[in-house]
Amino acid sequence: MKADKISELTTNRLSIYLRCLNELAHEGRKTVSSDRLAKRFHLNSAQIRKDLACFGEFGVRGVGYYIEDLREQIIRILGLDHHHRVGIVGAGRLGAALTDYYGFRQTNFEVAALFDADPEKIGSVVSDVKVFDVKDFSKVRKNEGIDVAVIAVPAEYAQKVLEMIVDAGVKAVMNFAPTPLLADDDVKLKTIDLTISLESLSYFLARPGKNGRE
Amino acid sequence: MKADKISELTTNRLSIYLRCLNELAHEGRKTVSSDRLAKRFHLNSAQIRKDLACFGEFGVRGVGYYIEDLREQIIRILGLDHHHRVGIVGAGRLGAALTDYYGFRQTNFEVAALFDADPEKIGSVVSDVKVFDVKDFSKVRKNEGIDVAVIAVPAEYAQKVLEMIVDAGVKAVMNFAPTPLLADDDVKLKTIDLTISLESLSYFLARPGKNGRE
DNA sequence: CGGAACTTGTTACCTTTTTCACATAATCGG
DNA sequence: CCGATTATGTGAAAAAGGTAACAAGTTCCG
Ligand SMILES: NC(=O)c1ccc[n+]([C@@H]2O[C@H](COP(=O)([O-])OP(=O)(O)OC[C@H]3O[C@@H](n4cnc5c(N)ncnc54)[C@H](O)[C@@H]3O)[C@@H](O)[C@H]2O)c1
Ligand SMILES: NC(=O)c1ccc[n+]([C@@H]2O[C@H](COP(=O)([O-])OP(=O)(O)OC[C@H]3O[C@@H](n4cnc5c(N)ncnc54)[C@H](O)[C@@H]3O)[C@@H](O)[C@H]2O)c1
Repeated sequence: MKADKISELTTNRLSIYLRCLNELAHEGRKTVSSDRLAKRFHLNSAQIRKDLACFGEFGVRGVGYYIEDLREQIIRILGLDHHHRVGIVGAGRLGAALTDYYGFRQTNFEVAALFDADPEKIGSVVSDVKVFDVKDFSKVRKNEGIDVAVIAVPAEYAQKVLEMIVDAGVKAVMNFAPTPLLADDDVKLKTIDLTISLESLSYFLARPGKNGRE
Repeated sequence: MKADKISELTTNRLSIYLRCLNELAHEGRKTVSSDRLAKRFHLNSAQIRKDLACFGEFGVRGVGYYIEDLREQIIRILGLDHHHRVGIVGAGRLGAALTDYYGFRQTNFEVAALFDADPEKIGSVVSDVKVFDVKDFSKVRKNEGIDVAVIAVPAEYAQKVLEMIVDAGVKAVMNFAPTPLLADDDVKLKTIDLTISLESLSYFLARPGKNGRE
């Protein structure tokens, strides 16, 4: 059916399907039906089929999906076959943890540079990655071919840092500062706001019983 | 109107409203209308009113909301007036970053203990917090009054760790391992899955133009 | 005191997302 | 080769979520 407007909920689920398929492939299975996939991983089979249908017809009626083939298709759809270079702004505790995060490499992302404003940190090396002066962001970005930025600075500086990043031409940004940021529509900005998650947990603790599955 | 089934989307937004109100209170304002709040922070005024209406009538027609009063109401609704003690399982890089995360204290959460399986880490101290043997989780939990757990171990151990945590009686868990976990309905489990966010960014980078605001 | 100016709480409407149901197509055993 | 079986892709129904519109209540000011 090849839909042209793809919801982020759909791409999030593709990411999940990919993980499930990796597990099945690892077990040596060759094919899987949407129903088996759903039962095994607690998903909905209709939703799996519908999500996939947005991008083409990958299954075979009466058989299901060829696991290896579908894995490759999803990897291609999610762009995981392209390499990306990441610049992390804020070489603090979170920046350091992220620099060494295996999930980046797994997803074909590579941390190319860290940036900080603190003179004591500039010039140091964290997990083999050099810390640059944030003032040189634009220059370093060009030299290093950085196409993804991560914001890991205190919330009050986050908006300014974002504007600098966008001015330097980066179009994809992941923000960990607990504050909503504003960017142009042609910039993909993803905020991971731990405060919201924490306060949501707190709500549940105050009102047990009224759960609501994620 | 006092709805009884509250969506997580609503509690997430309450958290955002609280931040906005904090900012306004800081500026010395006394009242605010849903319309002003919406314009200033890029929200929708009808949604603000509807979210609040789930919990009672907090506004005054013709006036708006008394900022200090509404702040206290939201703090109460989200349970942020209760203190919580957090146990972090996995004293690695992420665990260390989280131990020192200011956002916990701000939200009335306190990191009481770290847990690890690595003998070299057990007994050490990270940001004034002691690292215990994960085998002693249940005992330490009782001594320290831990009521919230954080999972920061590699994905392959996450489900086992969750089961141990739940067996020890903890009812609220935040999981950072990039894998969906299964728990009983009476346990609130919140997974922050960075891999999904990353792969969603990757999708955008592969298909610029088809953005989709968060 | 009375009408203009506001602003809430709520209902009705619209959009998005999920689930259901089934026609359609491939496989397999005999 | 055919009927039984399996499982996809999709349109229709249901559920959830978001937006708009407005009646009802409050304040302000002459
Ligand atoms: N620590 C965590 O576990 C954690 C978790 C989730 C979110 N966060 C958020 O991530 C951000 C960073 O947290 P952290 O704990 O690493 O803090 P941190 O204080 O350890 O590190 C912040 C770093 O940013 C640098 N910095 C400040 N202003 C800067 C600027 N304008 N340009 C470049 N660098 C600048 C500082 O010099 C410092 O090195 C905060 O917004 C925090 O709320 C932290
Ligand atoms: N590093 C990051 O920035 C980051 C970001 C998001 C998510 N994560 C996820 O968080 C988890 C931890 O990441 P990390 O980078 O801190 O890894 P890490 O290797 O630095 O730390 C993992 C720690 O868990 C301990 N551990 C292993 N098995 C255990 C068990 N059964 N019980 C108790 N402790 C155990 C290890 O000894 C180690 O100290 C991983 O699942 C990772 O995918 C990490």
